[in-house]
Amino acid sequence: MNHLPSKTKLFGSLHKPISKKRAAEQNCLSLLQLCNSLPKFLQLQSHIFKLGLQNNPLVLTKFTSISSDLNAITYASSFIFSPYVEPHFFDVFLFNTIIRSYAVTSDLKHNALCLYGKMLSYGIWPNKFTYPFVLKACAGIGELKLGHIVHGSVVKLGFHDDSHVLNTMVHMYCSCGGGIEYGRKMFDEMPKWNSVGWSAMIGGYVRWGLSSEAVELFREMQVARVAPDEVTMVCLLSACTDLGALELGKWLEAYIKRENVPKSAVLWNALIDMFAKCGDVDKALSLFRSMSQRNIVSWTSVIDGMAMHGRGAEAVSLFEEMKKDGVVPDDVSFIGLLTACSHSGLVEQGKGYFYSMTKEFGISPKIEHYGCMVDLLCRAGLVQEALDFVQRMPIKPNPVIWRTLITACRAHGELKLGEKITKELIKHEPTHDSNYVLLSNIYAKMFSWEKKTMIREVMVKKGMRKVPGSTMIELYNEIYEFVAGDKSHSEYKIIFQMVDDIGKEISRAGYIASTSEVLLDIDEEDKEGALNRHSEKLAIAFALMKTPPGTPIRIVKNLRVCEDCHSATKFISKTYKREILVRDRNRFHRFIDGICSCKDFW
DNA sequence: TTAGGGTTAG
Repeated sequence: MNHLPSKTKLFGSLHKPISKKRAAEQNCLSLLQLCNSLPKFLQLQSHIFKLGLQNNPLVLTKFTSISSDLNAITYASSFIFSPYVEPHFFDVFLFNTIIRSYAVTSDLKHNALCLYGKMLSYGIWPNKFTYPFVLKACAGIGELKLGHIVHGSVVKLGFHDDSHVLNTMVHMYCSCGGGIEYGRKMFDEMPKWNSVGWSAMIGGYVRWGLSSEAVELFREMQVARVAPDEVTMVCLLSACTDLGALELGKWLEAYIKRENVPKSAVLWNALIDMFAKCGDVDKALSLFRSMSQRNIVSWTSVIDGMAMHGRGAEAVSLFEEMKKDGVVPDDVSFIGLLTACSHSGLVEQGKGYFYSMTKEFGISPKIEHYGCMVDLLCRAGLVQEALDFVQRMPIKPNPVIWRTLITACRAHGELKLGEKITKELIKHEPTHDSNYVLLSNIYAKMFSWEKKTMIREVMVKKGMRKVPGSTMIELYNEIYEFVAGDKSHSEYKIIFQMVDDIGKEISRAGYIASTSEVLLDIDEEDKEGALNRHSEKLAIAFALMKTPPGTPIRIVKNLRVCEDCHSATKFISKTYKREILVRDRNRFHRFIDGICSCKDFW
């Protein structure tokens, strides 16, 4: 029978002089504590050998755990699995540590799973600490099959009643394509210990654009009387951002204040982004100004907000201020900055910044940055220069870039060129519906109705459909969604009547329908009818019906706003004396008294 | 000595 050592013995051991080996180990551990890059690791490696500690599990574990340097992690694990280290020194803690390093490092998630496999092959059993890391790695990879396999192991080893494991499992399923249903099933069946599981599920909905479901689940969370925390708030703010639900966002802000939810940088950033993308960019700016610890995400969010609102000059000056503040721009912040230049027609400045990326900051432009440049040139009408730029690009242009060019060709009358590029694109990407829509729109502009019909037939034959345009509007704490020609609303007849009345009213003020945007080859009057059922017109009509005169109207469109709706909204803002704020897929349009903030440049 | 959910772009 084992006996615990007596108190005297314990005290005795405390007073024993520390052994030489132990002292060397302690020394090595404290040196490792200061180690945060590969060169330092390499220095220490020889030290480890000199002291004969290359097989010491404590030292090995520390060796892998303290650096976030990608090279160091790779190096450390290759050292551990080299012939210098005897495998019988490996233990579960060591594996957990390496798996953790890989699981939290983007691009190395697969290595985490390889290590998990290796661990099993060494006959070392995972413990309850292993699975959150492994599941995190699965979430990062996003393959549902893999998730199911790991889920099986969790059950087999009996860790399926552990709160950390189950919460991460919900997160894992919600991160895998096609896994959200499994995530919800798991969430419904497990005990709800605290806000973590709720946040994982709410966050999962937001990740897949199911923001209404996220808000709905939050209401259930309130009924279940589980207090949301900072992370829940961040997820919900993200949902508001997606839905353009400013009122709900304001409610969350008030809740955060009232309940003293700790305001971390992440939460502040989510608030800034929400206000900017829900239309109140000035509020976003004032929040940003009152922040004490701004990071690159805060700056990027506010710069991007300015860009979306067409306030390019302010975005540029914020970028300069950021640099002065000592915050080094990253590739994401350059996307915001270049978008700002593009949407405000700052061509020369945009070019300068693009070249400064490599020269000043050593950032190699990615395909998105090249995309911004093509957009910048195209919006300014410099179609030929854009084409030259694309042909000289050091990386292969992607279809997004070609589509930007095609849209520009159509907008600036280069129809033949547009047709040529689109045909080429369709050869390479024959299943992408928007290529056919672009070609069809070019034919509409050319009045080539026969060719247009042909394209439509090809689309029908291939089973393609144009992504339906939809518009959301938040009124009196409810979110309404309209799609083109929507008859699902209980008051659709009155709404349609209202749209027709508006059409007559604005026609008297000089509005002429721009019918070339209509996809279908139908006669002029019907084309006007089809345009009149566009989702944004339905939403605006609904808002005019439901809100008192003078109330500003805010709507969110899922696609780029069409030329005709843009023109009609200008007339509506003047005729009905309403400020109308439209967020489309790319930016904001603020219509006041017949003028849009985008200066017809979008 | 080891654990869970979160912010910018695309």
